[in-house]
Amino acid sequence: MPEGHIVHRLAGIHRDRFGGRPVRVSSPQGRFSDGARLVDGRVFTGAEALGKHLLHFYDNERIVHMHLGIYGVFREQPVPMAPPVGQVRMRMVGAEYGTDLRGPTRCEVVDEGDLEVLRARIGPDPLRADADPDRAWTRISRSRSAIGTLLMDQSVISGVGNIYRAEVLFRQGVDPLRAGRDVSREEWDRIWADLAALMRVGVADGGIVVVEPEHDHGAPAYAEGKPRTYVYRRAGDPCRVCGTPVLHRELSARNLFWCPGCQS
DNA sequence: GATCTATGTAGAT
DNA sequence: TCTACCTAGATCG
Repeated sequence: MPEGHIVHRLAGIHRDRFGGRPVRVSSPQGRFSDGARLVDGRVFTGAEALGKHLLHFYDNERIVHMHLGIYGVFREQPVPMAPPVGQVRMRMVGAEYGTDLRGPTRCEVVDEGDLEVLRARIGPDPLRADADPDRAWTRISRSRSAIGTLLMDQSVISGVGNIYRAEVLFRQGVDPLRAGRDVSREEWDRIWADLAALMRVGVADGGIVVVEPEHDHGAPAYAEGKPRTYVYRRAGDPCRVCGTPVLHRELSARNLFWCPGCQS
């Protein structure tokens, strides 16, 4: 269940597992059979994440474009792989490892031209070195929409999901319902920098942990239940910083959480 | 074991 | 605004 950090992590894993060698690609479920045929047996030349989009490059200029949506998941195993069970959209088999992709919202073969369209359509990704935060600022500083909505809009900024949205606004003290044009340039710079830092931790850890040590009230280590979020899914619980009950409402059909004491 | 819920998006209505 | 996608962790009993 991925935000951008998981997709960047997957790109790295796939480069390690499959890079520079031929890969067998198939679609046991059948829904990706035509696409799989276009890249089956070709050399895997690289993997990249663009926001929440995952791209696999092959040596015949073909690119597999995937989006995991809310259900999508990769599961790998050493070769020889066990026979596929259930709805496996794409199976990749490399020299030492193979992986099964299930439940993606998108899995298709595209070309470089299609990628240009995608790059133009999505906003800057805080996890990418080539990201330009000014592109997002241009949209935000002119928008009457809530900053909480804008951070989830992949055409404004890409890779941020519901948890990072809630947590970064808490950490920076910004009310998610405030209009984008009422966010100052300084606040935006802090939001962007914090997102980049938090999401890099997420890539390294494979999970979202944003609570500073001084706010976990001596809770045991991460594996034993140390708190990972300040406000996400904590409706009604006391804020870890000021004790005010955390609020919850739906915004654009998504769950929004914030602390009215710390965010204004 | 059954049921509920969700870190997302596209396309239909 | 609704539905498809069809997984998996949390919660219920």
